[in-house]
Amino acid sequence: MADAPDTPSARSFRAAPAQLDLPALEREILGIWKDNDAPRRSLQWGATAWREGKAEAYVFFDGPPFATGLPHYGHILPGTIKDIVPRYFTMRGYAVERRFGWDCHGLPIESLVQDRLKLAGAADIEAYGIDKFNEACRAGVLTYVEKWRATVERMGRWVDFDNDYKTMDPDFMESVWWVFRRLWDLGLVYEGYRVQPVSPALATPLSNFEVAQGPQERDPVTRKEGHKRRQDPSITVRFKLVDEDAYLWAWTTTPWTLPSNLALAVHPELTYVKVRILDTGEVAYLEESRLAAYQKAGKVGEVEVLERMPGSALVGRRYEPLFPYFERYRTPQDGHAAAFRVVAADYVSTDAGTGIVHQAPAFGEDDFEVGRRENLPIVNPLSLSGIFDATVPDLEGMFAKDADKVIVRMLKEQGKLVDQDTIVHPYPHCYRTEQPLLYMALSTWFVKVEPLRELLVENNRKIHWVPEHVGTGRFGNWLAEARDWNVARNRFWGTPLPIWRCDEDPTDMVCIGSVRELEERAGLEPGSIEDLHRHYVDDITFPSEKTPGGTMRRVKEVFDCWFESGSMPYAQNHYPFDEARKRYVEEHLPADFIAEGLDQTRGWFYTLHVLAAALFGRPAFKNVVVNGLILAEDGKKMSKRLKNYPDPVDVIERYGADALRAYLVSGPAVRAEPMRFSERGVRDTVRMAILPLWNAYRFFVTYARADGFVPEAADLDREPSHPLDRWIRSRTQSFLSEIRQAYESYHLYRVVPAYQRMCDDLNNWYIRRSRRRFWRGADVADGDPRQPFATLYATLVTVVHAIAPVLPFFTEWLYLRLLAEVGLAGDEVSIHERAFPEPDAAAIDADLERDVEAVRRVVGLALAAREQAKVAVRRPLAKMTVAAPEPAVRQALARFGDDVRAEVNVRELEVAEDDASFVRYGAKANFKRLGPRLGARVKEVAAAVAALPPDAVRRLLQEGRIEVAGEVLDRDDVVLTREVQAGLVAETDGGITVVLDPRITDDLRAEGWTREAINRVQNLRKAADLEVTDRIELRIFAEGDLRDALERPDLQEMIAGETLSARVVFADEAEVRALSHVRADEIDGHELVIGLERIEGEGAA
RNA sequence: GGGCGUGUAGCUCAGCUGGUUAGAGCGCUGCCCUGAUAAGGCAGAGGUCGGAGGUUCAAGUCCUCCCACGCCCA
Repeated sequence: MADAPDTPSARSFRAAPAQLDLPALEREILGIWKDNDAPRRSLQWGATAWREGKAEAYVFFDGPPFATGLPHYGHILPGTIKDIVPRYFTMRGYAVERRFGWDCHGLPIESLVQDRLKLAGAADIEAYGIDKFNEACRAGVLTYVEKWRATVERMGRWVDFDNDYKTMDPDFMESVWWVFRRLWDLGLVYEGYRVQPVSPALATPLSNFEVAQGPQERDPVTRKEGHKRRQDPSITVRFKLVDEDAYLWAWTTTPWTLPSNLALAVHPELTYVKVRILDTGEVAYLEESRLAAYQKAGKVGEVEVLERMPGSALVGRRYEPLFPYFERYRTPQDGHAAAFRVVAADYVSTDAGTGIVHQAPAFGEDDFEVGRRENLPIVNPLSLSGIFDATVPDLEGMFAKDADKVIVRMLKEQGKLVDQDTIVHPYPHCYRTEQPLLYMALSTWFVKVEPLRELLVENNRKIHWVPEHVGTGRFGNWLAEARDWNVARNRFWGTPLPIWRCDEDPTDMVCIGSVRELEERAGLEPGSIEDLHRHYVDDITFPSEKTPGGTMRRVKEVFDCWFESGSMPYAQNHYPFDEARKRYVEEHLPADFIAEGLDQTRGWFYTLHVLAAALFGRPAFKNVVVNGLILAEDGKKMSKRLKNYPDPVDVIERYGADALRAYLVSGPAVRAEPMRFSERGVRDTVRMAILPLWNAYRFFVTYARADGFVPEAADLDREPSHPLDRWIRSRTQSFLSEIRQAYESYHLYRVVPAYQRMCDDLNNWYIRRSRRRFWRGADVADGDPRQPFATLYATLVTVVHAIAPVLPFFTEWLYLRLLAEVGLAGDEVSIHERAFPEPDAAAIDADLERDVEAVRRVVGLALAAREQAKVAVRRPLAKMTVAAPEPAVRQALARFGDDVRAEVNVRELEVAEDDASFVRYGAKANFKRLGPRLGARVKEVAAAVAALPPDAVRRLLQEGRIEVAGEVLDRDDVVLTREVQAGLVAETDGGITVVLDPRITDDLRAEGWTREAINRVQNLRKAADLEVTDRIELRIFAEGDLRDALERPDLQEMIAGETLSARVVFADEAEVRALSHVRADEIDGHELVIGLERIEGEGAA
């Protein structure tokens, strides 16, 4: 077979390449996939087979990434998880629809387009034209689509891009309308206020995301990164009490909110004092410790304390409004309670100010909450640009921050200013204009979540979270305290809220649930509305049904994109408008599986969960794998700016996508923990997860070709007789059930380690021990020479299938070579269309597996003993003794003694039950038992136990009890220790003791030299680039004892046999050196020169 | 500021309900083995278990506080 070409007869294996070039291999596979259409076939099958009744559906939802920027490891990891699981369940026979999802709306893309068009704010965009702006956003999204697709496909992910979903598609948007309409009909939608940060320069509210993007700086004192700091006024203002000639001293850093003051807050449990200021005679209320602070700062002089009281005593006291603008709220108005009174608030602190805090419910989250609790009105005289309107005539047209100075001057003139100071504090600024943000309560739309809490918590119990703690901890806690959900944004590029409101009567509203409905109401031709973005629907109006003469106009808001991503189970199927898909949605909610990053706990995971509960009362998914964040190698966030991570494309082209995939799913990130990405880690993964399988494959192919082994279908399912074959077969089946369990419990982090252990057993025991059985012409005394080939072949085939979901390229390549090219593949063109192997319980022999484990332990101990004796393994020893009280170990040795002798290179193996002559027994206290029984005495007894002489320990073992330090102990009260007796070459561990006889006889030395010589020849063969089957002529130059040894007929025959030498000639140095490959060497001080020459043609076998 | 998570060898992580001398893999160093090997084996160096208190006969493990990092929320 040595002359077999690379394209042999139909049924034999192709030669393995000398070098493994993974990126090239992957490109080759990508080309094959392109030609044979395997990915699309698989995806199509997943999308249709359930409908045709060919397979049960396994439902996967793809979480949409924002279609801005290019994919990085933070997408590649979840992308890999989202490929492995569907691939596995496809192999298990399910129809898995895998549609890619795009999140097209939202601020990231708007921001990008704004930058490009140099549009500063909402007004700019409106002036530019919402239509042009939105179309620019749409085009912007699409530019990323192709780039994403290239990377995702290069990673080997099979996901349907042609049948994807985009949140900007009209069908998708229409379903979002339907979802909202359902909520509306269920009475879950209401209009309310929410305090939002507003950029006055942009005249737009900002998302938290944008706020976080604002300018940051490090606090010089705390060294913490935070908002950029700014200097603001810090003023103390006196409010006159209605029923007493005294003042409440209140504090604020936002004078511009004082015209909107409606209450003053005190902490109910802090102590407040009423004092007379001696130099002015004023009577004032403020918190006790703050008074002291004001005095210390020189803001207040000597005082006379008139009264002390808890804050709660002040609650309800009424005061005169500071300004007249909103005086009418002194009495209840529009269903609100009366304003201008003292209220309680726990957030009031004594860190700064007076302990009495000015409240303007329209500004600031805390104020808003207090106002809501106290049923105060929302008074906001500012526009989104921060300009005062006519309700505050003195400040009309003035910008809020500019009004600070004016207000302070007015207060000073009116004698209402107690103190004026400044404060430097971190304050959020606009990420675009760097101007300070204003917080104000804005009208928006909410979905009620609070009434659903119980259902949400209940449904969450049905979800299998990986890792578990995310579900019970972070997500569970969040659900238990779920607040109503603000679903609207004052933006442009998004699904418009389908609420039309009457311009005459704001309470007259309709919610539109479909395009058809809107067309009907507006009297438009069916099909005339082509798109649902703002520039298509904002101008659509229709007369009110309720209010005569009123016109219905759409409210301005669009949906928060989270609402859209939470709607994807329905919207991706155009539910309920697409009749064909309707049943799929209804029958397949919850989905079987989703995966995303930990940051989605309160994002996508939550919105999916809420909407599924509200609409169908069900959970949205059954299993969820949560991945942690991928950090750069330095432990910091990956940052494009800092370039602290390698480009994913480079990494893929250097090590291959398979390696990257295996690396990512073996790390902490698949357990939702942060993972530091290291290129070195990817490289190591090649060595640890791919090369072992490659080596096994290469070994197999080399010898299968050399031996002319041609597999038959029956070889995949044979019951072998040889113990090693039976062992690896059993081990393979155990591995299969282990890895299947890992996949099915979604514990992906267990998959690669299980596979690596399997490869280790295969390479480092099965192949290593079976090597000779694969040599052509070797005596196979133990039966069918095909047996080892068939066994190894079946094992490789199984392992390749088992790891295919993780390593889609490499396994495909192996599949083609191991099965397809030899005609054993059946109909499937790709391994990913094949069934995942079923573990065969009948093939598992637990005793056998345990025996091999024991034998490998013995070998390990023996090799350690050799190391200790400094005797190389090539040098045979006469005898080793294994003492093991455990019968199972002795049984294992009886079964595999030959393997042990061969591995350790000893001629005789003696097995003993009694290890007393090799080890010294000692004992240690078993604290777990003795601790609870003896309490503090345990130390004393433990010391006595440790001091027991060996014979006392033996006595304890024989008699079962012993008295130590006044305590009667039984066998279980101590832990036995063994120590090798002095003077022996031995190792002991876990009840097994291995003793070597290190004495070397002349005969042993001669064989050792022979093996040394053989080793030199083999190295030379390899250096000469010979095939393992090439025959050689061997010449040896040696003198004296060495020559005598090597010339011994039995040893010379051994050399010839091991090195495939047709002739072995002992010659003088010059003759040896005449051959084409020569090496001079030295063994134990004896000179040795070997030369060899390949013999052309097939030598005698 | 709050919730959740993380912190154990140079790196990635185990360490069960508290129990003996804190382990594994990788990396490093040395030696060895090789008729597949970019492999493999044996050994060695390497640890204040983030810090400080506390509970206990006994703490990496339980409690309290603090520090650092991450995600989310404010």
